Amino acid sequence: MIKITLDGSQVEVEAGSTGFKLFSDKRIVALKVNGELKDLAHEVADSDVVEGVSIDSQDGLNILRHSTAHVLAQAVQNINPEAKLGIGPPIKDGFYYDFDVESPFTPEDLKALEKEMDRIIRSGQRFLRRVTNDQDAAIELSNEPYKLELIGLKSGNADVGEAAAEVGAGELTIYDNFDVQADKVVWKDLCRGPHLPNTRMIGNGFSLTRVAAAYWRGNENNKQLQRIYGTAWPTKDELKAYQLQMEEAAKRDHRRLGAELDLFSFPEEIGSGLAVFHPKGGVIRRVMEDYSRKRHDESGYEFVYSPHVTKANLFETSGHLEWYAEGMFPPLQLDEERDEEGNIKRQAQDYYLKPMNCPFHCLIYKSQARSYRDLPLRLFEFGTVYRYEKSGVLHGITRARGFTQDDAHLYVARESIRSELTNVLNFVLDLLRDYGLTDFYLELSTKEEGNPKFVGSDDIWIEATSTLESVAKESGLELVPDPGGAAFYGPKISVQAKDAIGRTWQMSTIQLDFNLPERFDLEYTAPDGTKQRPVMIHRALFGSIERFFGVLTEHYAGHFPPWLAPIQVVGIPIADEFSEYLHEIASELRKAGVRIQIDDSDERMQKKIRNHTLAKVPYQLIAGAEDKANNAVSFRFRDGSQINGVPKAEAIARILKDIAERVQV
RNA sequence: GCCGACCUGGCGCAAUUGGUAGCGCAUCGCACUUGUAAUGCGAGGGUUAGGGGUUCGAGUCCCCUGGUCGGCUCCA
Repeated sequence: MIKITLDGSQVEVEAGSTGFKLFSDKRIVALKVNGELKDLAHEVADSDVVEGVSIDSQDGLNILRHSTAHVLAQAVQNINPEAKLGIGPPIKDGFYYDFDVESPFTPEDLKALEKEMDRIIRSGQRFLRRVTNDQDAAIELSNEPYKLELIGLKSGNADVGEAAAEVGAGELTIYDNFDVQADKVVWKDLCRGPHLPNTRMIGNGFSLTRVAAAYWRGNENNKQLQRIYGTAWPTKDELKAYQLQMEEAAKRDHRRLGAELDLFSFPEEIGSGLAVFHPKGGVIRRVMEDYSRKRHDESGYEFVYSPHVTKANLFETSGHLEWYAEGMFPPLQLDEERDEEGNIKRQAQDYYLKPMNCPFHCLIYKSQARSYRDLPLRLFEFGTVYRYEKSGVLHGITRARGFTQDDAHLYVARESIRSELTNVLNFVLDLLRDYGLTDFYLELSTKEEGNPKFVGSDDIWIEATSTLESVAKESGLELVPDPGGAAFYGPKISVQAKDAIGRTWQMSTIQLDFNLPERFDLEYTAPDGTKQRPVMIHRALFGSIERFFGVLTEHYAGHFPPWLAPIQVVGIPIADEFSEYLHEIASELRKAGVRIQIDDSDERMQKKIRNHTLAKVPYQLIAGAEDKANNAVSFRFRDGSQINGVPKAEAIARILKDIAERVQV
């Protein structure tokens, strides 16, 4: 007998006991032994600390999904024995597996594969772990060039990234799929494990979702393999719930809502990634901007403007042409003159569309001699920038080629970095809350040690990083480290916000910059008369207005709160004769700045209610004989609820209050 | 940029093996004047993203260009 700790209590078990013996609960699919995941078939040893891993825990789900990926790979090779295996890890909500195949998979292939997977699952194959070594594995897997490469990498101690699922730390192992009825191993894969004990446990809660190409080992220069994505859940019901959730997310897609609610479009004539805002989208955007301006004004920012094009020289100074030329629109060549022989009389000038606003702000800083009394100097601009994003990355309004940043650059003395950062972070969080986002965490991106590309002295990096860190901690929010994620010119904090359905979006960034002040030779005169170099803080709250617009659209699913809604109130008369009564109320509301329309069309009242509900107008004011007689109106809300017979003055007061307080209704 | 799929009136869709473009909503007109999610009737609107090719004949097949979508890579 040996003593182990089993789910927290001391027990004595027979030597050589496996998970099968320790747990009778069918939902336990693996073990955690001394913190390491093991198969149920693992034999525990004396003094081990053992926990059961349930299929519905995060570890359990990963095991389920990874095992499903194996079944997929087996199905692919059953149908096409020529397919070579890439990697097949679990991911959020599912898994994928990469294959090198002659021709890409089609949706019909997926159906056939699901069928074959189902057959494999029902056949109840056992996953059996087998320890091997580099030499034996290389012989066994001689037909699998990608697996061989991974074995090579592992023995070379290289970082294998997502391939850790196949060849993670520890001994090299192969999992055999053993078909009990056929009494033989029918498939095998290089894999770290652990796995479900039996394919049957996958059940019918899985689905193949899409095919895509993916570069081998995530490198653009490598061959593209064909990737199949799938999702897997412990039960069919959970799979269905997931699929429903995906549909809900699709309904909130800002590209779809942008068209449905007539907010913006991307006319093909203009070009990829370049949007026009329609009147309704324009209202939302203007209100967003106006409110942001007001808050910036109150917080000590000064408003500046800069042109959309500039001579190349400026971006040479800033270094952008050196580092990011590929991401910029190609230059406009101007002013070249030639004589009759075609000789250049006057050299052309290159002008670029600006991809960033900071160099302009630096020039504003430099426009006069600065004193410590001028600092912190906070320059704010809604600056429209143009970036030549690769065609494949464009995504509605959240990733476009032309967009407007709510950009500010703060020029601060080194000794006031802390207080300025504290201000900025509080300002950012406050403002985001006003727009209705409330659930945040922070990410701290720091320097990668030993990488020579980072500019600035070590001591300023250390000081700035620790300042950022302590400011972030003071906020009380969760702080996630992002080592090596800093830009070459300075560390940053980014604010991640969760939306209404739990997705996280990177929102604001607060970025320290030791580089541009140097390049632009920015100075100020300190109290002691010496010339000092300011530090620059780049910060954008929305990132870009368009992107934030898109995020809010998805967050609210198009149900913008009254203060942002393009049409805040619509009046619906029961019959034509009550139209005038509603117009009186409308003119009062309009005077108070409310965006109200009376629907005088000759549609049926029911139809109008339907139309304006679909248009997601926050308040419908309905009036008929009864209401008019009582000098009242009836409210109807987007969710179908209603309050009848509300006195006119009360109705007006309520609408104004909701708007002023920026509440959701 | 790469791989794949896709592009039919403003929007959502249909059109058998290639055989001469249809429906709903929206729009416009007329009638109806209504108490909480679609009133009825009528009309107009498409050289099928653009260009080229194959064919007696192309929305359907092939090529090029543009755009969209899903991924990969990227996001100063």
